[in-house]
Amino acid sequence: MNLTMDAIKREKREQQILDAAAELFVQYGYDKTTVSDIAQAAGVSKGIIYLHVENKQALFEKLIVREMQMHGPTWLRLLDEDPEGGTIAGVYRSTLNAMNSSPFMQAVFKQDGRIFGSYLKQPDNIYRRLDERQAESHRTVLVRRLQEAGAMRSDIPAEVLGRILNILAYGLVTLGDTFGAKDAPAVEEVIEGIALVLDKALTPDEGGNPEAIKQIVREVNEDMYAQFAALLTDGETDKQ
Amino acid sequence: MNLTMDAIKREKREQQILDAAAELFVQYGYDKTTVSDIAQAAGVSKGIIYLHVENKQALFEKLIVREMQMHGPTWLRLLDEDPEGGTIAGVYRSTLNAMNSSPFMQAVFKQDGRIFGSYLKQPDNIYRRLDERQAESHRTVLVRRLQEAGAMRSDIPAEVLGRILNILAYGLVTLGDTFGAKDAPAVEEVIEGIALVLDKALTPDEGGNPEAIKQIVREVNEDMYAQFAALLTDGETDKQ
DNA sequence: ATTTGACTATACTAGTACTTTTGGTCAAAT
DNA sequence: ATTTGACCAAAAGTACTAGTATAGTCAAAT
Repeated sequence: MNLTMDAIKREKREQQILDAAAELFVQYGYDKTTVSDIAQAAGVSKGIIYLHVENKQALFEKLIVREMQMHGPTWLRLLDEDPEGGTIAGVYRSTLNAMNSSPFMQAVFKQDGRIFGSYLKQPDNIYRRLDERQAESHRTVLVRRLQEAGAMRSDIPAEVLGRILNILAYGLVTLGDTFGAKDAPAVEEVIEGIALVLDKALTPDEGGNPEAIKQIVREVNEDMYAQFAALLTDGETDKQ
Repeated sequence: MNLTMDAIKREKREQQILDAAAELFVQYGYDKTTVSDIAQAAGVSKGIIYLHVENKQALFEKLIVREMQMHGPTWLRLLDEDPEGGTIAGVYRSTLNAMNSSPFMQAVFKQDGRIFGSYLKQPDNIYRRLDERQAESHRTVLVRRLQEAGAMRSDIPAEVLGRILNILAYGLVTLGDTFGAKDAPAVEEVIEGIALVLDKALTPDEGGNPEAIKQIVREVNEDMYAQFAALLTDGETDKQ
């Protein structure tokens, strides 16, 4: 009884720490955010942080994994709220919106150098570990599953379509700061445009299959969640 | 008579210099490529270079403009060679292939930090000057023209479509080094995929209009050419 | 008239010594 | 049992110097 209460309290505090860290990392970047800063912002002492994670890098990775795992549920929620949920348009509108839903989430997806600082230079950073672990990008898997279910045109190879979708997702969050900021429309408009384009381009001639699509998205989501979870446990990021 | 001969010779030598410079810049980057290196590779003395351009920066910009201007003709040539030249697929296949046709051209489009070195940090670099000059991206202009001619679906605003096309072009040359290199298909395949997707998504229901499309591409091309030319003349990059 | 390449002022790089910051620990307080 | 925050080693930053490389010039050669 008391033991579970403690576990709940501990979990709550961990989230506090991660929340504080997320805000500071977004504002100041990995290098300029000190562990003391995070402790202070979270309202705990520095020692506490080291009861939760082994070191600063592990804290950062835990945050990345949390955000990646949060992406799945956010995606599903947006998909359910979307009246066109079971269409290709609905699927992509919701992923892209999910990806765009928090500054740190965006940083995670675009691996923003300003925020990731020197972390990405480390040879064993989490993205490389993820890359080794997964044979294919999640988007490629999703595309293949949809093609197999007859819910997406299949005259273009899944790897190619997967890559195009990656380019669109990546470009959406990246291109902004890079160039052509002048006549740039709002992200929401661009997301809507991408959804329309993909819907028209990828829905098979026979028409869609709303329930099959939703089901596949749910399954792919679960796979993603499991992969990220595995990344944490075998990376030995957790303490105690 | 002799005067024009000299002009021709001079032009030929300038191209030699630019060719040598392009190769070296791609290999070593802006900062590590010395003017002496370029002179040696071009088979002329250093002094000669300063008869053609005012300084190293001007040489680099002349090269950028040359590559940007070369993009137009390459695009048109590929468009003519493409059996589906007058379709949306043909248009994008050819631009993307043109963009992908030389390492320096790619660097120009993606503003590769490795190659551009400290140049991009200069507050009056050519991209910012171009940005001030042009009200809209060229792709947005092309889209609007095509929409007006009824050769492209027009229920998505031209600025939004323009941006999506920019994202695709940018991501195509950029994403490669960034991540997910594992199951990445060949660029040519991705280009083909993008062409198919856009063709299906953007061709209006009434069907295309091959001749109108080709004509519009030619016109937009001319505008681009003129803009880059203006960039050189008013930038006073040329000598004598 | 052209072309060259030695020359120079300047900017960059490398090395060094010194100062400050910060990740991580742990004895002491609660 | 928890939690703290002063403390320390190690790393990052700063300031300065000396040495090197290079953009750009121009007197001399062709």
